[in-house]
Amino acid sequence: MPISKFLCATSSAFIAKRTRRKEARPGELLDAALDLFVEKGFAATRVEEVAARAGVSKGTLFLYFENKEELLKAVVRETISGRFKDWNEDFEAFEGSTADMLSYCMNSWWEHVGATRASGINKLMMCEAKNFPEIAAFYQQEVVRPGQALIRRILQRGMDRGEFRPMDLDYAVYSVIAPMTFLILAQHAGSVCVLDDVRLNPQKYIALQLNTLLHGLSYPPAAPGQAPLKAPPA
Amino acid sequence: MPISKFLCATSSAFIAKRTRRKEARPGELLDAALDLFVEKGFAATRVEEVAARAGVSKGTLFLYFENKEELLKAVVRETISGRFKDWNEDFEAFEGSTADMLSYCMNSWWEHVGATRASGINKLMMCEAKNFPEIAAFYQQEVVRPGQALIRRILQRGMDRGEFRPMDLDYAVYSVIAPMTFLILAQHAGSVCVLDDVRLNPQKYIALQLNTLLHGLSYPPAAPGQAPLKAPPA
Amino acid sequence: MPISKFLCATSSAFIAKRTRRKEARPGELLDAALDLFVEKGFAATRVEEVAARAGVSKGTLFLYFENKEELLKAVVRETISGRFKDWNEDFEAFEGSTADMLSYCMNSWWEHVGATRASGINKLMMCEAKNFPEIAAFYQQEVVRPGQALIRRILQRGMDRGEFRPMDLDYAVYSVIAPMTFLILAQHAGSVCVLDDVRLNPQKYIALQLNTLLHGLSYPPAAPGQAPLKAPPA
Amino acid sequence: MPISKFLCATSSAFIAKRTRRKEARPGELLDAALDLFVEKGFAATRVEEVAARAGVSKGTLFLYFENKEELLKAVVRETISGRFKDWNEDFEAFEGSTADMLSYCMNSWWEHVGATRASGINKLMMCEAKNFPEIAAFYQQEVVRPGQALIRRILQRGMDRGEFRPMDLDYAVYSVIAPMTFLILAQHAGSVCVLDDVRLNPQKYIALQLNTLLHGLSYPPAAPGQAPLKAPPA
DNA sequence: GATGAATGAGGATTCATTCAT
DNA sequence: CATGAATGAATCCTCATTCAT
Repeated sequence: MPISKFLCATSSAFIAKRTRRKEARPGELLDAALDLFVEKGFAATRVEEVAARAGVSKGTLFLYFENKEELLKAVVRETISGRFKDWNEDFEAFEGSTADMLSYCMNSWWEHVGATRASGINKLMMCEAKNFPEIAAFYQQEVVRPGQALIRRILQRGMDRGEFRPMDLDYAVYSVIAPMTFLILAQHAGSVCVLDDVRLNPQKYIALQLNTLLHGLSYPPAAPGQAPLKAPPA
Repeated sequence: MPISKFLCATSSAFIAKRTRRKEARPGELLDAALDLFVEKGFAATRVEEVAARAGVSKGTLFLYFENKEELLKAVVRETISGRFKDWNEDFEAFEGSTADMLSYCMNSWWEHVGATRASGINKLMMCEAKNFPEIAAFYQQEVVRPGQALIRRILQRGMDRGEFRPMDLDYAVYSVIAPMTFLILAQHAGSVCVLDDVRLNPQKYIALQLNTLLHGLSYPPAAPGQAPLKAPPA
Repeated sequence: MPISKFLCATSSAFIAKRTRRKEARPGELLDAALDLFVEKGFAATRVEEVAARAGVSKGTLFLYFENKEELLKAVVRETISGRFKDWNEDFEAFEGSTADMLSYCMNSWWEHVGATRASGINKLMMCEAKNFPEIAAFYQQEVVRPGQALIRRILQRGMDRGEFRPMDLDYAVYSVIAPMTFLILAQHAGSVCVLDDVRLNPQKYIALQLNTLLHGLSYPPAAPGQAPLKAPPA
Repeated sequence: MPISKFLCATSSAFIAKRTRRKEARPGELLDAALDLFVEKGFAATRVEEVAARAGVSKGTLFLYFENKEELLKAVVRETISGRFKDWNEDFEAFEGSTADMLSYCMNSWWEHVGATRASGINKLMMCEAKNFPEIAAFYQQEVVRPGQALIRRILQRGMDRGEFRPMDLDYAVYSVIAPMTFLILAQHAGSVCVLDDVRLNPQKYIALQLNTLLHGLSYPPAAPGQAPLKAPPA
């Protein structure tokens, strides 16, 4: 499916006009569809809107996608595919503390997923999972499962190297996933997650969540015969 | 435990001012609507389905709600109203460690919100926020803001009493909110959040998240002149 | 399916207006659909036209028929069903010559089928057979097969009683069917079958076809030792 | 046999006045269109299908035919034109009995029309007559009228020569036309005309219909003072 | 109040037709 | 000439909403 290669073509690149159109169409339509599906939901998005945003007519959309649902599938498929393949390899070679590794992971995720339009897919899938179980299953296979696997490997490494306490990985993964998921929702659901009067800085958010994640909110218990680290109550 | 009475407050109890008899019907409609809106989204839910699930005819629904959007507003309004007003007071009197307080808060939330149909509202709002900004604003005012305020007070208490490290509350609240939000999504979006082959136990999830939240993943640094607590690498 | 009982209700009977509507709807729609499908063909008929001719709106049609194709099926089913059941019995008791029987059969057919709107079904089926094989199969089972069976019984009776020459019934049936089929087509396809300047009288047509069918175009051969019946060439 | 050359006349031979090269294409399109119009009806046939079957692109079709309706007109015009002009002359010279002449006529028709793709035109016209009255009128002028004229001349010859009984030609023509029309319909509407479990042999069909047509189903009446020809009832 | 038949605006989809290449 | 991408009017069908009973 040659569609993927056009996905990156942003609308900012204007070439000939007609020469380029045929080849760019599917990508432009997928871009438009992703935006609108994320913004308004699948059912509330009209195909004509998608077409209009991609700068084509209603009929053109159906030249490339059999129907609205196939368009959704294509959006998910194209936005997702092949994301984790190289990412895993990226972590094979990592040297340094596992805390750094986790930090690198979260920041890199933000850069390559969270801050891009791909982040919308996560929100979209959460909203539409019940309506499109097959797509949700595909998403689990392609994104959730490899994502969790990657995080488990990092946490396992931390335990293996004596950096992290022992933990139940089935649950611990969510300590990493939940804040990232929330960050995406904060972007896409806005005022339902964060207060309108406090702007959230993603980098700072990630740094602080990571810090809490690693060291906890509480002061560590005092070692025997030591004065506690914690400050005395005011 | 006075919290429960507000959390369980069904819509019939809330609008008790009017005739109780004819208000039984709207309650059933709101219940049905909440379930379906959460399951399928607002646009994909047909009012006829809502009516059918409530055991009445399509026409009857419009006797109580001007239109579909008003039904949504009513669902949100009735399901959340008055939740947090008194919850705050509940915590005024709390004695004991702030860690216990946080634990009590999260478990109580689970019992009275997370595990009930009310939990769907959160998911619903996240999905529909963009389409219904006024409702989202209302939700922020009624739920997000008091919820965050409550959590901030707890965290502040921890700092004040020397139990918690200093922290930026604007960001720290999300360390508590994110895992709870994720738990709700895991319930309602299923396979998009959690693996189909690993069943999540909510109580265990909360306990483990809380533990990590309080103490972090890492071993605490060794006090000077002390052997580190952490286990030696295998 | 109670539809059939309304089928006979012609639009000439106007009662209450709203009281009667609900019950009469399907019948009126089937009437309108039959007319239009016969006149314009299935594909060229718009459901809105059907609805309009039945005096209702587009949406109402879909209250009674799942979609356009189901409407067609219903038209065929309702117009056809149970036509041959009693007809067969009608012929059990017949006394008199088989020629008379055939005459009675053809004239009765004209009266009860050919001259009624039911005749359109035949034309409709011929045009749409290829597009709707299942309906065509149903039609064959319900109309063609019992119709042929009836005619075969008559012809067989003629042979059994020594009135008719021996014949191959598999082919002889068409000597009866073809002229009747043609009469229907002449009605519905007009100028493609008959000349615009010659009006065809159905009764006369049937009488003359029957006469030729029974006695042939030719003069019978002269009995030995007899002068031939045929007239000498002019 | 000079008849055949007119009946086989493909469209390329007919419009030989223009350049033969570029007219090869329209011929293929007309062939494809005829097949599809007959099979599915005019409205249900997509021009793209026609083009595809002719091995050209959709656009090419519109190079040769202004629109879909003009294509239909051309199909009818090209397939039938000039058929009967010379057929009539062919029969001028015929010597032999009129029964033989009729037999020759029907068999020749089968060979050159009924058994060819041209036969579909009849079915097509019957289905679409109401939607395209001008084309139907053209068809009447070009096919129905000369066809009937030919048959009338044959029947008239039979009467003139004392072979056939006196008859009303306005009706008698249909004794010849109806079985032929039915044969075409049996080909094109299949199960709506003939039973699926009885295969019809066209030659046999024509022979038997002709026999019945000439001599009738009944035994001829006994000449006075003669034993009747008919067999005694069993 | 309650019903459910009826409505018709709205949205998905098709397909004849155009036109730049 | 030929193509096939693009168009948008036309059509099927849905569903929120109305309203007579």
